[in-house]
Amino acid sequence: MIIQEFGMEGTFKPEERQIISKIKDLITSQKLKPGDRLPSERKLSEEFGVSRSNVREVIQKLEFYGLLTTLPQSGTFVAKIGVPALSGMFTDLMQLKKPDFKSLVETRIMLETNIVSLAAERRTTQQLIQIEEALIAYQKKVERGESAVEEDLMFHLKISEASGNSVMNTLMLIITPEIITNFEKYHVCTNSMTQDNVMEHLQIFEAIKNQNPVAARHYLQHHFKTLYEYCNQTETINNSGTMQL
Amino acid sequence: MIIQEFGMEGTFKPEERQIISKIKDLITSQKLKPGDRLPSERKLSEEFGVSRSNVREVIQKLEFYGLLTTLPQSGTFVAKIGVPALSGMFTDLMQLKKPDFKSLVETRIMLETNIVSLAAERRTTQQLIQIEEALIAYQKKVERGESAVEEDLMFHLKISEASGNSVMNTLMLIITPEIITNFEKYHVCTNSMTQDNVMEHLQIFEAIKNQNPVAARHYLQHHFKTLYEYCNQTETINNSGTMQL
DNA sequence: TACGTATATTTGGTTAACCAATTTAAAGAA
DNA sequence: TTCTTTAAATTGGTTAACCAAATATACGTA
Repeated sequence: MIIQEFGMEGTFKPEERQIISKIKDLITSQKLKPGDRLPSERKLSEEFGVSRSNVREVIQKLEFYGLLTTLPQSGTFVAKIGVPALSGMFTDLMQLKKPDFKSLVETRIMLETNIVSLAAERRTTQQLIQIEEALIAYQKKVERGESAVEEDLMFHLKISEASGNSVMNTLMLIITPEIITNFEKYHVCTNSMTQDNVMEHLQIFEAIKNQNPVAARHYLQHHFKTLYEYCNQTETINNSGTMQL
Repeated sequence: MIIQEFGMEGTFKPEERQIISKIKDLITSQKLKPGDRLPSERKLSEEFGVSRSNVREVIQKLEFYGLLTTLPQSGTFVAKIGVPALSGMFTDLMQLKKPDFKSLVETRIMLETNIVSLAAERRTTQQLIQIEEALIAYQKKVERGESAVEEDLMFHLKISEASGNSVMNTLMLIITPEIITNFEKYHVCTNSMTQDNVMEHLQIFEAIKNQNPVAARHYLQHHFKTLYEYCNQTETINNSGTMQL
């Protein structure tokens, strides 16, 4: 039985890294300039000594990172970005590794701190209703003494939608599953059932309702304070400073 | 000649949305529970009336968002997340749209504000050297009067690496190409050649060198102030509040 | 020569057959 | 029955052939 790993599968397998590296070489050696069309998938697979499906897979992933774009029946093109930046981004991409718990939590707090502030300013009436519905569903679960990790999360995701910032919303979606997985691994989810937690959610909701971004930001940071301290404790090697909340 | 579109290709084509929707239906109808194995790619392609390669493509993308995981020669599995959260995330994913310029800039400022603060606290000596090298390369280009958008960007990416937060670094990589593309589209890049800009970079560097996170944060926000005001002007419909810097 | 048209080639996308690892089921031994 | 062994079926991954659209080339006409 092999253990399943979920979340943020933006990292690359060794053979993929090899292909990426060779594409990068084509660019750094000036054989391929920004905006140019790559050699065909067939030629690349032959030249690199890998299957065409592997090449297609890598191209698809590099498309996600905005470094390539493919036009059907026409070709795949290099982004119109200068060579130094392209080269740097290729290098950084190949170095991507599975995220550590502390980085995840830090990023979530940063994201949500800003999201909740924006949501307080911009939320529509309908979005406020959706947030309230999520809050009520959460409250009911906790009152029954049942696990409410999901409902807890949905409350936060509804706020994210109300932030009016599509990019932050996307980034939240990217890191959320990984967060949940780590929560379960480290058994962080226990406190999501407490009455304290319900009260904190209520405070955040009220701030958003009253369109008070400063209060919203404040209550959210209080909400995450315990979590952040916990994740700093569990870090085996905590040689670095803590984030400014 | 078809116009190429680069950056943040996390959105889905209509036929992909359809497949995602049907997978979501399997989950919401309880035919597929968290942790379960999906029907085989062949069965899904037959059942959905689409090609197997389309199914594989969608599975790969859902893997990136952490909702599925596939084990070779074994099967693809649903993330062990509760049904409400799964359902919500599937819905949110299908609604993803190309990001607007204002959201991109807001997110970049938020990300870099925190990144620069963390970098000031955590940067190693070697990372500081890399940042300085990027800064010098940028200065020289500007002195020669040449375009230095790339070098400008590399300076920021090196700081991102020094933040010690792998997730924020990844998110920076995801949004950077889209930012560049939009910069060129809206001709924002002109001010990256000014002496003022060089001075601002220098101030940020000094703060990181002196391990002063508060100063680093302050100088970066000043650095981005002009940009943020510009992007608020260009928004055709600016019915929403501005972000708190 | 210059330009429009027709033809041939190349492209990414699709399909179907095949592969090796895995899983499941059956069979056998205790 | 219970556990081990073995064989059949299923799985995602790979390969190769094929498709239609886009491109490049050659040709013909002005």
